[in-house]
Amino acid sequence: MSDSGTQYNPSISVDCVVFGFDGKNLKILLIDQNGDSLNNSKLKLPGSLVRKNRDLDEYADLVLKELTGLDNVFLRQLYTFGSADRISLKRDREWIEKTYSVSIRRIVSTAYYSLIKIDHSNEELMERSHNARWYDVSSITTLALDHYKIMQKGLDVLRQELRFNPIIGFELLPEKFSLRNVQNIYEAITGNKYDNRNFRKKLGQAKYLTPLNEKQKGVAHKPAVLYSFDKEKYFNTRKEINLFYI
Amino acid sequence: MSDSGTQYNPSISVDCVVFGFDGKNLKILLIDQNGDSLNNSKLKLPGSLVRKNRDLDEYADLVLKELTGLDNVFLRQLYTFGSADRISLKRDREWIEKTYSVSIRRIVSTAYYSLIKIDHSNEELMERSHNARWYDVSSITTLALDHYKIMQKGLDVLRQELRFNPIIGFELLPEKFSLRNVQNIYEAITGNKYDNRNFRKKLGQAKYLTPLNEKQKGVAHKPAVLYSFDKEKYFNTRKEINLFYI
DNA sequence: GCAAAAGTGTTATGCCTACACCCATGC
DNA sequence: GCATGGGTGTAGGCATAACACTTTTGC
Repeated sequence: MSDSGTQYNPSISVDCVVFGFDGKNLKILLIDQNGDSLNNSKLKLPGSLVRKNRDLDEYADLVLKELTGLDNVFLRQLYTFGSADRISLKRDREWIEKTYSVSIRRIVSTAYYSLIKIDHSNEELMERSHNARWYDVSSITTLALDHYKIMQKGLDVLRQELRFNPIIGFELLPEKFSLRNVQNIYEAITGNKYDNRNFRKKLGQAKYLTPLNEKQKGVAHKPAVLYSFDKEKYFNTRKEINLFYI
Repeated sequence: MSDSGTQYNPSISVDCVVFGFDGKNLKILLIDQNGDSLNNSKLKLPGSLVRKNRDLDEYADLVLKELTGLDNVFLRQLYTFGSADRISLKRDREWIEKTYSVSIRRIVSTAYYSLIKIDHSNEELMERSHNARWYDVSSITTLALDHYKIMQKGLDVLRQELRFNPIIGFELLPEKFSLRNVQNIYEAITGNKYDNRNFRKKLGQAKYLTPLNEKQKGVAHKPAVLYSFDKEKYFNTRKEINLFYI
């Protein structure tokens, strides 16, 4: 049959929506498409064509590892973008063919999202070798290819996940954080504002937050007590939630 | 470079987890792999290799349309299964190559889930031309390839979705249904039992359920009032839910 | 001392949970 | 008349939502 055979298979890529948090705002890690800041250069998600016989998950891991130098980061599959016309612009197609030295017919992309504790130790690596930088999610209005749509999907899923899996929030926080940081994360992800007293009351129920004998330093206001997140207690004390809505 | 070029692209398939409901139990639509019931024949999900330059979503639609004769069914992407070794058995590989007359290196499969109102009018079509039949989800313990894993993922997602999107439940119900049918769906999907009075109280808040001037007939007990689901009211009266758990 | 963010309690409301009996129908 | 599932109300406890002032620090 004429349309059979491997030669008609679409190309596959993985793209990663990498979220971070700076204590106030939700951030996303983006790459300058042309390695410069020319007028027509656009920002894109980190990603790669899949050209080896590997697990997609593993490939996404590789992309991240190469980009950030980090291992064992939180990484989950998001969605697969498989429209036939998702690479509709000639310049996008040409950019891909030039970058990967391949000729492509069509690309199906499996997107992943990752949560990273922003740590300035690896920022230099990212910026020097990948032109990758953190951007405020709220400042992004357009990206290369269909990456804006992918980012939006990442935000949606993040929001949904956070409802039942607070661990999502703590994956983004550093080892030591204040309760205000937690509230900021929830507000940044959900887009809601929460009453400060009620929010802290709710956090008070959580058995997995350990107050440290340590406070913020050098701030021009009452310093906040710092807490750490106890993963073990989290998994042991959390009870199944069976609520639903009509 | 030696591993570049389209000839190294993996094959892509779509597989559909098709759920139905018979008023009591959650059902899944499965196909007999060899069109017979030989000893070593296994059940599999309906699906197909993607061999045309089409949207994945559209392809999944096609698979369902061909299978059930139905258009416009509820269909959503579930997850993409991309392990390098997901088709590890020789007999599975041989079955695929024989069925599609292709030689494959590796298959990435994007799974979809679909919700169908079981209607006996199309059952004959399914059974005659596709060896497809409804099975109790709870009776399935093994499937061909990695399809059991895919089914489990479908169940997980169904369960999560149902929490905030009750429409999931009504997609599975026929035009007219009793409140008990609704409760049965919730119990079948979540695996919980609900107090009958409390459940009905909760349903009572829903503005999108319209009681009909019609009752069950021919049942050996007090006949239940039948209701219909008002999609328009559903989308107009439902309020955003901002709850989350710690 | 003043600016800036941390931290703290009470009350009203609504939702969830637990629980037991009568009703309408077919056979 | 009996078996079967449909249909109904109340009370206690718990989580949410609304709301304002004091505390601690750097400058």
